[in-house]
Amino acid sequence: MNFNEMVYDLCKKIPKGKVSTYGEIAKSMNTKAYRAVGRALACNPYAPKIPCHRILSSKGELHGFQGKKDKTALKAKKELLEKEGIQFNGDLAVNFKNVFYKLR
DNA sequence: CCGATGACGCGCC
DNA sequence: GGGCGCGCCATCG
Repeated sequence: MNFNEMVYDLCKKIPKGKVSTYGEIAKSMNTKAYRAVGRALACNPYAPKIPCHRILSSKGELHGFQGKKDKTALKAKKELLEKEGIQFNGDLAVNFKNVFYKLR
């Protein structure tokens, strides 16, 4: 079980309509490698298999998607989340607190 | 082995 | 509130 394997596993644990943060993922793994988490997701080889789009920043904002920060990708990510019942105000999740899934 | 980088986070200005 | 810098850990060159 490598680092990214754990990250992916945690992503899969996030129920539909909920989101989480890089920090929480790191905490769940009992580590502070926030960046390593993001890196793992950026390399996400399990594209649709892993709901990496449910991972937002600590403030509930969209950051990247498919390994890039293009607003196009972010838009797709946003659409995806909205389809799951998560509303967005720009790149910020409006009901972030409500949809936030606390791991661990 | 060392240096640089990254889908981050947080404190400070 | 926006912008800047430093710190975090893991991976890559």
